[in-house]
Amino acid sequence: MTAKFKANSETSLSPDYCPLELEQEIREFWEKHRTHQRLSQLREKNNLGVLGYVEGPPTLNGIPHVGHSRGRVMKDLRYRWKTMQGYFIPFWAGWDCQGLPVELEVERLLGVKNKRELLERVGEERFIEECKKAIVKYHKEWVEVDKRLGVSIDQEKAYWTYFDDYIEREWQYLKRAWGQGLLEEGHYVVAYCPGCQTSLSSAEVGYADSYREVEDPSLYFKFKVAESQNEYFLIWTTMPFTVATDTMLAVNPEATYAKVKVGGEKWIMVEQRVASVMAELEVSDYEVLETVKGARLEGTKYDYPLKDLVPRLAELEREHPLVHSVICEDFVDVTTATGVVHLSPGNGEEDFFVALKRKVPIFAPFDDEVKFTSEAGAFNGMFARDADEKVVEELRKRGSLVEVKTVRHEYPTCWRSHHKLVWLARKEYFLRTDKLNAKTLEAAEKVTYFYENPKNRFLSFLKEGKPWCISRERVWGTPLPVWKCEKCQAKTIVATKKELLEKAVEKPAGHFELHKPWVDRVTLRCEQCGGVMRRENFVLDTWHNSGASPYARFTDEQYRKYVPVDFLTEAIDQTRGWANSLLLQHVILTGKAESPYRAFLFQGLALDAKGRKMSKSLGNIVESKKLLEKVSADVCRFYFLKKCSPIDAFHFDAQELSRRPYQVLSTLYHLSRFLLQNSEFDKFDPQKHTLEQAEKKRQLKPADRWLLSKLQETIVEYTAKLESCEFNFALGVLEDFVIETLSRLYVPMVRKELWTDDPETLERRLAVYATLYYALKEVTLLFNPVTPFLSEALYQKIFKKLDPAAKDSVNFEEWPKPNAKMRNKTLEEEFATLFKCVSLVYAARQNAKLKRRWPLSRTIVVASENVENALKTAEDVFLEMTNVKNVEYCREVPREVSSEEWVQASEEGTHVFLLAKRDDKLLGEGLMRDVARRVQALRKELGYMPTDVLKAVLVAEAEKQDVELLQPYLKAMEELVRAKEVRVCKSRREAEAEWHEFQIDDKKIYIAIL
RNA sequence: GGGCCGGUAGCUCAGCUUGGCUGGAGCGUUCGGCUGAUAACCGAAAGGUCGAGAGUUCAAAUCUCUCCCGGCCCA
Repeated sequence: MTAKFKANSETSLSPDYCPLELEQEIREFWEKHRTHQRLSQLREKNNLGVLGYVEGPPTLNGIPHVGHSRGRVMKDLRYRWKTMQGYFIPFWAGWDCQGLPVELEVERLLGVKNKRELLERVGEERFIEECKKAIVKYHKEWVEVDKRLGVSIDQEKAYWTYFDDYIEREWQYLKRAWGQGLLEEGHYVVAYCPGCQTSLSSAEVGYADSYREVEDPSLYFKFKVAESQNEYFLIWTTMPFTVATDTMLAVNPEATYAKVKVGGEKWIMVEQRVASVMAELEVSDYEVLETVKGARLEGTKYDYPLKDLVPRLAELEREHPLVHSVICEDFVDVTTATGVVHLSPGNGEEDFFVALKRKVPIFAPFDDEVKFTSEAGAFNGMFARDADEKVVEELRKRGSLVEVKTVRHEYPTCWRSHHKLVWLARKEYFLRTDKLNAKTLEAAEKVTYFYENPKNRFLSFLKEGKPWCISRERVWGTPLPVWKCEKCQAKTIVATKKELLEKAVEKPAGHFELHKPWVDRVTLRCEQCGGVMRRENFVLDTWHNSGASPYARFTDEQYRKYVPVDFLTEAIDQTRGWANSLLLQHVILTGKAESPYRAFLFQGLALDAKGRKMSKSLGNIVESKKLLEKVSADVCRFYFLKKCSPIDAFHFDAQELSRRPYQVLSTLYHLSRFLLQNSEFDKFDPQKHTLEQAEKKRQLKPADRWLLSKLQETIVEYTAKLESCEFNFALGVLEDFVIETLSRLYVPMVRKELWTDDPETLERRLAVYATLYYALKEVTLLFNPVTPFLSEALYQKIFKKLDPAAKDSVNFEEWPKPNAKMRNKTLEEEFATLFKCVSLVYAARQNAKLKRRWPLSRTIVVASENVENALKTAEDVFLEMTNVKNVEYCREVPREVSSEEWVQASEEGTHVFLLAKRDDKLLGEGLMRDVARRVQALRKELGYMPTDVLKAVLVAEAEKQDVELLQPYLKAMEELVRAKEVRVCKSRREAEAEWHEFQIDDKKIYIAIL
C-alpha cells in the first residue's frame, strides 16, 4: 500500500474549482497589497520602454453592459501582457462626462420634456449640478464593474472631460485651429424637432424606432423651362414647403430623359419612369417626343413661379448664375418619381453640400422656431410645415400644380415626441477639416489596424473629408471660447481661464467655472471698436471634448512622452467617433501628418444571442454587474476573447459560459492541484529540483521532452497571435495545450510513475514534477492577461507555496520566452505518429469488443521504418497507453495474423494487429480491473475521497471460475482501489454489509465497502 | 437608397488570401468505451443542396456576376 495521500494533503485549493469565491479572495489580496499600484511604480522606474496609452473614455450616461466589458477586457489584456514583457504603460482611466447623451439622461431623470422646458423650469445652473450628480452615480457603477472584471486600469489617475483644466487644454486645439484659419462660422443642415424645439444629433435621428410610417402630401408640380413656350420639368415632392426655398433642380447625368407630349405641353422627366408616372397621374394620352441625356440638361434655366411671393429668391437669381437652373448629380435616383429633383439647400443635407460645392448661396429664411422669417416674403411668420397648404394653393393659382394626393411612407420622426423632423440650415461653427484631408489620410494610412475590413471602412470614411460641425445648441458641454462684438461683429478666441479673467470687463463674483452659465456672464471689450463682446452661445460637440484627450489629459511633459500612443482599441462605431476626432484634432494641433495612435483595433459590436443589437426597447441588454454577480470574471474574460475574432459581431449567450470556457479553466485548475498534491508529498523543491538537475541525473524521458517542446511552440504561437490581435486564435493555442497536450496526453503518460512512494524512483518523480512545474507555471503566466484571478490564485497557492522565493504577485513575473534548446520538432512528429498508432489500437480493440482495461499480450505494427523508430522512442508509453504487454514490428504483413485470433486496424500504410486471444492470466487481470472499476465508482458514489483508505472491499457471488481467475490479482487490486484488504465471498450472507449489485458482461456480482 | 460585413452540421465558429483528395473543430444528441486531477476524456453514428442562381475552370465552400436574407454604418 502506497503511503501517498495517506492523509488529505492540506492545500488551500478546494477540491472543486469555485471561481467566484477564489476571485473575491484575489480581489482582496490585490487591494491589500496594492499590487497594481506597485507594479505600475516598478515599471515606471524600470522598464524596457514606454508605450503610451490614453483611455477612450466611456460616457457616464449609463451602466456598463457586456459589450463595454469585452472592450475593457481587450484593453486590460494588452496592458497586463505588455507590462509582463517589461514595458511601462500609463494605463489610466478616463471618463466622458459631457454632451447630449448625458443631458438627455438627466432630462429623463428630471422628468423634463425638452430643452425649452428645461431652461424655464430647471435653469442652467441647477441643470449642470444635476449632470455632475448623474456622472458620479454612473462612475461608481463603472468602477465597480472594472474591479469585478479585474480591469487593472488606474482609477486614481482618471481624467474627467468636464474639469476646468481639461477644458482649458481642449481649448488649445481650437486656438491652434483658429490660428490656422480652420475655425469658421457657417451654415449647417441639422435635423430639428418642431415639437421639442431643439435640433437633434445624427445619432438621435438614427435611433431604432425613429422611423415611423407617416402621411404626407404627394405633390407633382412643374417648372417652366425659361424662354420656352410650353416645356416644363415635372417634379415630385412630399415636402411642399421646401418649394418656398427652392434653389436648383438636379438630374442624373447618365440617365436618359424624355420630353413627353401631354396636351399642348412637353414635360421633361426620366424616360424609364414615364409609363408609371403617367399611369399615376391618370394621363393616358401622351407621347414621348424625343429623349436626351441628363448631362445635356445641365445649365438649363427655369422660371421659378413663386418669385413674387419670395422676392429674395429673385435677388439670388441675379446674384448667382446657378440659382434656378439645372445641375447634374450622380446621386439623383431615377428609379422613383420623375428623376428630376428640386433642391433646397436650406432644407436638406445633400442639397446643402451640392450648393456648398458650387458656392451657391444657402437660402435658409427660418428663425429658432422654424418659422419663416421676413426674408421669405409672403411666408413670413409661418411655421415651415404649415406652409405646405399655402405652397400648393399658390402653385395651383399659377398653373404649376399637376396633382396633389397623400402618401404614406417611412419618415424620420423625433424619438421623444414623434413629430416629423425637418431639416434646416442653421448658423454653426466648423472646423475646416476638409482642408486637412490629405494630411489626415496620410496619417491614417500609417496606422496599424490589424484587420483589413475595419481599416478600409475607416479610410473610406475619412476620404469623405467633410467639414466638422463642432457647435451644439446645448448646455452641458465645453463652451465654445469665441466672443463676438455686438457692434462690429469682430470675433476673438480666449483659450485659458487666466486670460479670460484678465480680459473680462467685470470680474465674475462668487463661483466661477468654465461652463454655462458662468462663462456666458463674462463680457469682453472689443479691441476694434470698443463695443461689448459676448460669447457665441454654443457648446462643443462632445466628440471634440473626448477627442482632445491625448493633449488634455496629460501635462506637457507627459504628452511629449506618451503621444502618439502605442495601441488603442474601441468598438467599430468609433470609426466616425473617437478614432476620427482624435486623428483630426491631432493633425490640427501638430500641423503634421501624424496620428495620435500607432495602432487601433476596432472591435465588432456586442449583440444578443440571436444576433440582435442590444437595446433598451428590446430589453435584451446584458448588464455586466448583474452578470458578474453570478458568473466568474475569468470565465467571462476567456469567453469574450475566445468566442470569435475581435472584429466580428459578438453574439453573447450566457449559456455558453458554463461550457467550454469553464471546462478549460477548470482543467487548468485541477492540473495544478494535481501537481501540488503529488509534489508536496515528495517534498519537491523547485529551487533544488530543477529541469537542469533532472537532465544531469538522466531522469528526463521522451514524454517530458515532448511536453517541453510543445510548450515552446505554444509560447511562440500564442505570443504571435496576441501581437496580431487574433485573441480567439491565441486562446485556441493555449486551450489546445492545456486540454490536449497536458490533460489528455502528458498526464496519463506519467500518472502511473507518480502513483507510488517507492524511494528508488523518487528522482524520476522529481523530474516529472520539475517538468510539470515549469510547464504549468509558464501556462499560468500565459493565462494571466486573460484570466488574472485564476493565474494569481495558482501562483500564490502553488508556485509561491512550493517556491517561497517567487515574486509577490504573478503580475511581477516576466512574460515567458521560448527556449529554442527545448524545441524538438522531430520528437513532436514521432509522438504524433505514436498517438496515431495508439488510436489504431483502440480502433482494433473496438472492432473486437476488447475493452481498453483488458490487457493483451501482443501487438504487431506493420509500417515503415519511420513509424517503427517513432514508436521505439517511447515504447513504454505506447505499451502503457494501449495496455498491451509486447509490441513487434514488421515491414510486411506476417502470415500468422491471418488467423482469426488476430484483429486489425489500418490507416495510411500503417497496419496494427492485436492478438485477441487471452490466457487465464490476462483474463484474470482484465477481470480484476473490471471489478476495480466498479469499486471506484462505488467509492465515488458513497462519497469517499480519493485519498481515503478503505478497511476492506468485499466481492460476492462471482462465478467459481471467475473467482479463480481473480485470486492471483487481489493484492494488485488492493493497491488500485486503496483498500487494506480485498476479500472474495461466496455469498452475501457471509458478511453483514451494504451490498451493491453490479453487472460485468451480463454477469451479476455484488460489492460492499467496509 | 448607398457603403461595408456576414450567411458553412441542431448551436457557436474554422476553412476562402494562393481553387485540388472523402468540407473540419467545439458544444449538443444517440450508442459504446475509459476514468479517482478534471464539470474531463476516447471511439462510433446521426446530422451539410457550404444562402440561391449563373459564369470562369479539367476541377468552385474558395474566383467573377446577379439576386435573397441578416447585421452595422450612412442617407
